[in-house]
Amino acid sequence: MAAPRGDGLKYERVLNALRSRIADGTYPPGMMLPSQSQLVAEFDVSRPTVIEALRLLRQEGLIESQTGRGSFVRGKVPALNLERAYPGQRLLDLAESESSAELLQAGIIVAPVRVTTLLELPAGSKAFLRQYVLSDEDGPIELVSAWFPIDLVTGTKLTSPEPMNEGIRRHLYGRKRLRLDYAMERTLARSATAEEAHALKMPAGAPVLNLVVTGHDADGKALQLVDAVLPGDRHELRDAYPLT
Amino acid sequence: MAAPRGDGLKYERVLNALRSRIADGTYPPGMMLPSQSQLVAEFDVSRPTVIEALRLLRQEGLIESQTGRGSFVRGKVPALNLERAYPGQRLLDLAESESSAELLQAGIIVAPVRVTTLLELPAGSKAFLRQYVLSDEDGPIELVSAWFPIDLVTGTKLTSPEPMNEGIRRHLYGRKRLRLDYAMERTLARSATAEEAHALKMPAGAPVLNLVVTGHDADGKALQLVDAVLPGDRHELRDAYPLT
DNA sequence: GAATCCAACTTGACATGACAGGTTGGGCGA
DNA sequence: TCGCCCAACCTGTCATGTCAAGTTGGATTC
Repeated sequence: MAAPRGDGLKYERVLNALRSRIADGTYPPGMMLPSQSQLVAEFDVSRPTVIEALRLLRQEGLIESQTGRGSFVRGKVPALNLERAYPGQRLLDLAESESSAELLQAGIIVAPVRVTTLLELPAGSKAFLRQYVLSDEDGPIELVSAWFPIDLVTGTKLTSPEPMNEGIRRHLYGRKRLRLDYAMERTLARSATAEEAHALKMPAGAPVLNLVVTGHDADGKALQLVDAVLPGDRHELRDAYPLT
Repeated sequence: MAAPRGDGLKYERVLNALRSRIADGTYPPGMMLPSQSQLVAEFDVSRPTVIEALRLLRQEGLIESQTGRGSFVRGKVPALNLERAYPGQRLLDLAESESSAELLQAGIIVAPVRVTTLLELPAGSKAFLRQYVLSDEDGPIELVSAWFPIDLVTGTKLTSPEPMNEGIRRHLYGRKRLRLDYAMERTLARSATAEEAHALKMPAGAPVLNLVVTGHDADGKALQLVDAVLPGDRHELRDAYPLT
């Protein structure tokens, strides 16, 4: 009688029930969950369904299972890691709508070497740059430069100086059927250049956290590069994850 | 007749076969994999077994599946992401055996504020510090400071100045049944202190990448803190991952 | 020619049943 | 009392079968 109800999947019902019991302390850390057969009886589902729910809980890091013993509640990871914090993913998808972004420039200029290298363009060639500053109430916090090979952006809205209301990823796919397949992220520390210091209202030469993310299609060709500069004294990247 | 052969699990046989076909280009990016029923026929296994193999391939980011259409090979993520690159995990497990680590100090000293804060100790209290420098052929590349609350290390080998030949995690568990449950990782950029600059043979005030990782037990109590300082001009952290 | 419908695939979700192998605790014998 | 063995559980793996729902391409109809 597979799924009489339109959506509500059975393994999701079990998953949500167990997840909330873990969250509200009904099953405290270290406690053994009811065995698979007990869960089968309680939720009136089959064992594969229970196993699927447990697998997902394990994947989320909420429980761990030991053959022959049972499944046990793990400690609570401070929620940060719900969907995995890839800072670069946000950058690739960046829609200016978010927070208060100020567009600094949008146009075709000669790209620096590190950009042409990573985008696999001839040294000294031009590329399209869209650059903004994100701010919070205390001032600028992030300088983001999104670089694209020129042939990619002709005929798209990216060249217009107006803020875009849809993500770059979706826009590129809609216009040119270009689909990002994977991302490569680099994190490094360096001193701010004079321009960066000016844009971020910080002293020149101060340490900055620099994220460089490239987006590639399925063939490995680099389609875009996003460079984010964060003042070192105002930002730290955080991530929490279960240990195995 | 589940598993006639001792180890060789069936879904692993299918998984490895498909994975190597994807790796060697037999199934190039974008190509549809054989359907589940074709795989059932080819490998002489049941459909759940095939589904399990496909699920793992999907989890590795090698394929993606669309209901009603099939499973398709994705672009090749440059191998970096095999087991997910958490730089902090390596730090928590740090055994000095790796590469050429030089122990700078091992003893109980007054901990700086950032350490007592993150370890949830009273400000100004002492903690145990084990500090080393990692080098490659070009010189020092990483300054690692591992901090522990004092009551955790009494009676363990950590206090001895000799290099340890087993990971810290395993050692702590063997001696005190202390088990790390999750890690919290912070990445920031700052200027090197005078001591750091000296230890890493770099100019004082130069930008460094600073990883601060705390290891917590299931109750959320911080059991250790590892602080790694990487010269900004000699290091970048890399990570590659599939986009959804 | 164009829109529609449908048969044939495909993946996804479940149920049922079975066996292997690890874990544990209690009973039994030395 | 101590050590050993075994029955009872538990998870992991796998087979077989069923139904739902999305996709596609060809035949049918207008």
